[in-house]
Amino acid sequence: MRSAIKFKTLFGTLASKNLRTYLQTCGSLLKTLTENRRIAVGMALHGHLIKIGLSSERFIAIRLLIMYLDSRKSDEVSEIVKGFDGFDSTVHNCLINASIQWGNLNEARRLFDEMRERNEVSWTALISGLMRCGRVDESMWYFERNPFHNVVSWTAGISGLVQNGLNVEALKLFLKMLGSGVRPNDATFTSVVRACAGYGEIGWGMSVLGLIVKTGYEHNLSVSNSLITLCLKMGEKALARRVFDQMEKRDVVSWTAILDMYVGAGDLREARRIFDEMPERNEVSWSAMIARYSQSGHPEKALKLFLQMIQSGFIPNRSCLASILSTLATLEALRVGMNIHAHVVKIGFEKDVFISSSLIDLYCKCGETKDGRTAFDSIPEKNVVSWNSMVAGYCLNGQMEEAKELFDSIPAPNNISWNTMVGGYLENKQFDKVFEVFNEMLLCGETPNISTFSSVLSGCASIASFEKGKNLHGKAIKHGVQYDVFVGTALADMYAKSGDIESSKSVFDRMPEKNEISWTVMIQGLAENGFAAESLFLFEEMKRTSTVAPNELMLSSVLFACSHTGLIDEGLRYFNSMEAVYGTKPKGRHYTCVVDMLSRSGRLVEAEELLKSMPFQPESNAWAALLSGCNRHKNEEIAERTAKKLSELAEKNSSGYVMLSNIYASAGKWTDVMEIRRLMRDRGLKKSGGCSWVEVRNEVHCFYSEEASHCQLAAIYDMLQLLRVEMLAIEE
DNA sequence: CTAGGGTTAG
Repeated sequence: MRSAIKFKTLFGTLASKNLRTYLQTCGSLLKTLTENRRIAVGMALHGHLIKIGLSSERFIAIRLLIMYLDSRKSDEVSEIVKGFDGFDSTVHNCLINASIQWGNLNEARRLFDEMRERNEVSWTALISGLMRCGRVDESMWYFERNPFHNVVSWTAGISGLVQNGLNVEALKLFLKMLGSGVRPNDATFTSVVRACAGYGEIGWGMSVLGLIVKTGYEHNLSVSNSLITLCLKMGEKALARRVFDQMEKRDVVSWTAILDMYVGAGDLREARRIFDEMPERNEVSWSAMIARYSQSGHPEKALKLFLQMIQSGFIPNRSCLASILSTLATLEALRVGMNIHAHVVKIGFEKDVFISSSLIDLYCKCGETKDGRTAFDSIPEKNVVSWNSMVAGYCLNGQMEEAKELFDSIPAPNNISWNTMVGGYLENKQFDKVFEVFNEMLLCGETPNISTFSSVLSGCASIASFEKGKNLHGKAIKHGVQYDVFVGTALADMYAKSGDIESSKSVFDRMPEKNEISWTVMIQGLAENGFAAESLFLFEEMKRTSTVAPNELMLSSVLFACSHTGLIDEGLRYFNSMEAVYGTKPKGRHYTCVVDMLSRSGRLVEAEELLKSMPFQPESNAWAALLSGCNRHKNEEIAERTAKKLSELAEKNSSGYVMLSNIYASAGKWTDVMEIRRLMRDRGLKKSGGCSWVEVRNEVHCFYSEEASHCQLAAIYDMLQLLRVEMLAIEE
């Protein structure tokens, strides 16, 4: 927006200013337009410059060349290139840079090789360009053959290594540079400090700091900025703040760095305060704040800030677009997301891996896997994140075959890829596949992490697989993650579901950090394993000692525990205070628990009253609980009404029929039982089958009550028969 | 040649 205004005033000032100033203004305007991808405006300016005969001024022509190279307008590029009187090294260098940026390495080399005179800029362009593309070895090959060993090329090598995460190599190169007698400058120190921060070794940082002070660079803006990051990486927040406070001049980078410090500590309020107070903001500062809101679970705030940013006239760059698309994915805001997508296509960013991965995520989270796949297929150079996003998208929508097929074709899966598959099978309740993929993962030599363990252990909990669970516990100990919140919770759940409440409790007690799920799992585990008093005690302890708020599931367990220990009045007290104290309206299952509790103890009238007073349809289980209470406490009158109610409900699902038939059976009313079975047959209802299983040598064998499904069923029955005969023989 | 911000799993 600003550049457009600048552009308009430019025409007016032509006459009044001298030519040199005018050209410089045009040049810097072209630069701004290129950076902000306002190519249409740039082309208009180009047309104007042709008209007034200034377009072939060298300085302008190079700016135009860079603009057209950047926007890949090849016709315009060749037009400009023709205008040059042969290729001088500057033009060559521009072309080399562009070729590298487009990933056309051969072209870059060809250009480099055909040059008559390679100056230091050409060498540095190739070295840093190759580094930017991650081709470290090739870059170093040129680095070693570079005849111009000046600060700039040394710094290009060092910073390139840092950008590729090779911090130690960067530091080694820095030492070599010092040895060769070349003096480092501010740019060198900035990169070296970043290398120290990445290396995480405090000693290096301090030595470099000493050198910086000695050479008098400690008040340089860039160096100070990188020092702030170094302090933050080493966990020295106070020191970072001191460096910031002592700076003579601060820029957006300094402010953004210190902003990120507060955000990183989880103090979004202080971060926001700093953000609001920053004397200068640019699109990066906005992006930082937006990204952090999004990552910290405040997507609405992120979106609001994004809108404010646009209104303030800032143009979102790649990072910001990637963040906001991810935010919209979280919010499942398909409409807005599609608008942004259109914008992204318009400015030619749709091939950016960060943006396209977010787009995949957006479409998949909104249930549109086909559109997600289209976004995926249109990425020319996919990275592992692109693949993972698509696989995760399929998992999310239950398309596990597609997910597995795509997963198998990932060129270099990382542990997130594996974890996505493991988690996907878990979410879709294909537990056998959870273990299958997990084993495959181990065979491939991939190291399981916290996420892996928590998923696989949840799988064990779901099928109550004690053997596998214990085995995994061992592995978790080996990896030192057994008391992590996620892993610990999954372990406690697995042990509780397998009936080993001792082990469950011992893991739980040792977890330093417990979240809502951890407490829920343990309270539930105790209640369901018959440790009602302990369950209630733990619930009270949680309220006393933690910040976790009681949830519906915990209250179900609490009521269940009360019901099973006969603490009727206690249970009623919990139940009646659910809304007022715990802020949750009782759901069907809570009513069922209370009805069951009252019925068991013979308070049948109260139970029936409660059922009648419910604001919504009770679960059929609740009627069944009452009926079974009537049976036990011999109340024919209520029993009759309840049975009637239950058979009405039974019209809709089979469980009512089954319960009713069981109750009649236990009362010996066989004609009624047969009548119900007949009704079920007539309506085509089937009892959902029971299932039990045993684990033998790490394999789970299932047995269903209705169908003969096991492949060795005949052999198993033979063996049973044999055992029975032997047992009878012993008895005799 | 340089510092701050970006995507995926749990």
